[in-house]
Amino acid sequence: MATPAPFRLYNTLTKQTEPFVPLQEGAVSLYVCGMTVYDHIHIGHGRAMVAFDAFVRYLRHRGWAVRFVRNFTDIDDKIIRRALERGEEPLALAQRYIDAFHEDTDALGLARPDVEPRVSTSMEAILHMTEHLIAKGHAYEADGSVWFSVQSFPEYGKLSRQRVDELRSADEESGKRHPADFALWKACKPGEPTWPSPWGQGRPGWHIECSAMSREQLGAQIDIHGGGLDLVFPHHENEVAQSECASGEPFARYWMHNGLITMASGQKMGKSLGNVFNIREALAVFPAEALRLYLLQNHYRTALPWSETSLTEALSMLARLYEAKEVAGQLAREPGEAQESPAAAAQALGEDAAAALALAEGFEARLYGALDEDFNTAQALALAFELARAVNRLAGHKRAKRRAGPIAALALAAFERFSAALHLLGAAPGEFTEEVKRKRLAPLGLTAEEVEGLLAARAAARAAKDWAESDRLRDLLDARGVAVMDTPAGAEWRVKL
RNA sequence: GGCGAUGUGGCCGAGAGGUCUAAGGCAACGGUCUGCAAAACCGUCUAUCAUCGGUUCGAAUCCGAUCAUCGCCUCCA
Repeated sequence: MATPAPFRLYNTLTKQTEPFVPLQEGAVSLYVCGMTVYDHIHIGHGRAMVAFDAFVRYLRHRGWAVRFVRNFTDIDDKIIRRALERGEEPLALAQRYIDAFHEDTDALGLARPDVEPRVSTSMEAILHMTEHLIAKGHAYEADGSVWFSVQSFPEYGKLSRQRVDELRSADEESGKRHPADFALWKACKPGEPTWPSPWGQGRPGWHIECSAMSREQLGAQIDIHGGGLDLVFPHHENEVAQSECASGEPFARYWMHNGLITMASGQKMGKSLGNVFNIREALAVFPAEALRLYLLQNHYRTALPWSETSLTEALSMLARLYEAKEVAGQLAREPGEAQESPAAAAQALGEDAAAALALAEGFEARLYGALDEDFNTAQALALAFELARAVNRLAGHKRAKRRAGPIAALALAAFERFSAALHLLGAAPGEFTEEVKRKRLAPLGLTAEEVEGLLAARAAARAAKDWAESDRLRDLLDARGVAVMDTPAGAEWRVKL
């Protein structure tokens, strides 16, 4: 395998974009905080999932051996509460939502992580780390619970730049020595699932799981730890404290945080705010790629606004790219002048062709340049659109069919490079428009058969040059959201965006 | 109260101090195409880069202040 390509990454720990230096040559160990599984995933989760999926795929594309771990939190207050409401076993409820999660992320086209550890099956590692922290004097037991002592770790706060004494104190809980101390192990309460421990029956606290599972799967030190920006404090801060106190060495070298989805009001989308839009609902009426494009169109660290039209806009964008790619493919397949070099073709066709050639040839370097600099997918996308316009212009040339082939072939290769890097735009020609038709028709309350039936009637009217009837049928379809396009080969249709 | 982030055209949004009179997208408008359309394509427009001050030969980019918005400090991707 070729030497992996270097890249730079913004590190929350240092607040700087830094060259990535791996612990092990050619390898990247990545731990991303996953879901607490008590509900379906929404667009906000989708952003984190897609951002890291694209990131991992890109690193692999560039030659890195990535080991990607993402956990499930399947023991937690909210799971227990919801299970209680529904009269279900908490772990059974969690399992249902893990299954739903897999259905949704598979449908979204995400690659599964190498390992997806769960709290309920990582108990040994959690207990082990907790005991170790007590032994080293960083944690203490009180009434069957175990607390981490933030004052035992002078560097506490270094990730989020919080100072322990400046924090707003949360509810006082019994047994804590300092308000900022947090639970590693919670003594059992009636009706909750429990596990045996040296301190009696109980269950793990929230933060310890990620430290324990990360250590178990990837070792004491990892390259990159990822998650949503809203996890920086306290979750990731606490992970740093636990992991570094336990091992005595630095935990994650790079902390990578994705920005949140925000509503028109500017507020974030969040389960607790009740303003979520589920991935499942979105995928029922939009192709997965439209979501992926929407979620990758901004830089991963900035807030991404959500609106009613976000996905239709993404769909428009995607359609434009797919069409340009298809144009490039068609041109590339034209017989044209035999064996002409791209440069000769550009020479013959003039300025637009030369511009297209230059773009196609420089595409890869610019694409990698954008993505290697803190994974700037927004910039990468802009390149694809520039290429699209250049291809369309090229195709508009009078002699394009005869001579643009060699240039179009390079453009097509550039599009394919883009697909390989970001896992976008990879569907076969026509596949995408079919999926759009299928999914967009449903919310209109129409079936393909109905549309085809009306079009057949219209074709008859057109054959008789009955323009009034033809237009009436077209207007009818138009009013219901279907655009009709007459082509030399007959009428085609698509769902209006 | 503490910590942090952001403020670029109608909207979204990228911008490693000079090539930025600012990429790209969406929308709008004009043209090509068409029986007329639609779709598609091509083209066009709108930016004193929040405000004020400073550093610099030179700033959207660095510094300071102000204003505004948002996130975290309780569960949260």
